[in-house]
Amino acid sequence: MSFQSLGLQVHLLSRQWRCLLDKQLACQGLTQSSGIALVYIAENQGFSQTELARLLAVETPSLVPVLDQLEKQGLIERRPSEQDRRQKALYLLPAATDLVAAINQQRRALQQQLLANLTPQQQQDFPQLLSLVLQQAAVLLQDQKAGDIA
Amino acid sequence: MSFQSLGLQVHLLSRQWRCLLDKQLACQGLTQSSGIALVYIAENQGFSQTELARLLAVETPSLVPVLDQLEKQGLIERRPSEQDRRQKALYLLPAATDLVAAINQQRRALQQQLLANLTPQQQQDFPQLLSLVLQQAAVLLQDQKAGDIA
DNA sequence: AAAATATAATTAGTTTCCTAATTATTAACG
DNA sequence: CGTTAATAATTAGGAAACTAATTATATTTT
Repeated sequence: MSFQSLGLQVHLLSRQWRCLLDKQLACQGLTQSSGIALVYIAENQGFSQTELARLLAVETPSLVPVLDQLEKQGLIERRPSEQDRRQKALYLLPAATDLVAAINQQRRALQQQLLANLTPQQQQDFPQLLSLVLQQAAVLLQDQKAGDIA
Repeated sequence: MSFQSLGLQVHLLSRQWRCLLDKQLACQGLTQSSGIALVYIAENQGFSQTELARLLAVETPSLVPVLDQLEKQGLIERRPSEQDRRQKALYLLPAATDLVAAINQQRRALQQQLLANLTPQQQQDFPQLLSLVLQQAAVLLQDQKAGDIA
């Protein structure tokens, strides 16, 4: 290999992570996307769809069918926003609270298992490094977009 | 946020990385998938489709149309394997060598830009930590698959 | 205030990946 | 040996993401 391919490694890890969590979500009548969306709605009640989309790094149209499904399952609610009638605020319904707790527990366990091989110091460093790189990626993306316009 | 969500961070970084590289690949008549496949064929000439799929963490059917396109563009070749007539070995064609070099240069530059904010020590640590976590993920996936059968 | 511009959610249509099933070949076993 | 099981590539059909365009509401400009 000509150089250490960080890009592929990140890609692989992302996919494997999702695969690991997916099986557990499927048992509970959720897909990958709807499970992740549900958890992040729970942690950010009242978010608009655009805000949730940005958090999950997907486009708003991608979110629409996912939210449709969650709504049909009686797990969430799209409530019209009072400040801005274009927006719909997302809220968890009571039926979902136990489910969210279970998923979060599974996520926590998975994260712990994945970091099991690292020293305590490394376990602390890794998310921090990830954040730094992530920030830089956001900057580069912004630059790229600005470059397109110019 | 109830706990530091490593999974989402990895997912976001993976997506951003791809976005950044994507624009540059598109200029050269390649999609994300075909560009990445091309680079990895170049680095692993003679691999079978199954081997390449495993390397890229995609399923073999996903690879078929990607390879079809690369073959049609005259960039790669599917050569029947001599040891095993089921297999097809993947080889780069001369037309692709300059293109691969250009993509690799872009990948290298991108990686450098992304790690620009890190100290030299961190730049060394990050890929190493990533590898460790990746290994653990592979183990867990293996366990999970084994658990399904039992 | 009216017109122009921007934003939120949606719809429509495309791309890319997936799983399941098929075909051809190889390996394993009775 | 011949039958059964496993593997490599493919085909077919479905899930999930994207971009571009639409509709309704807000904001800005003149």
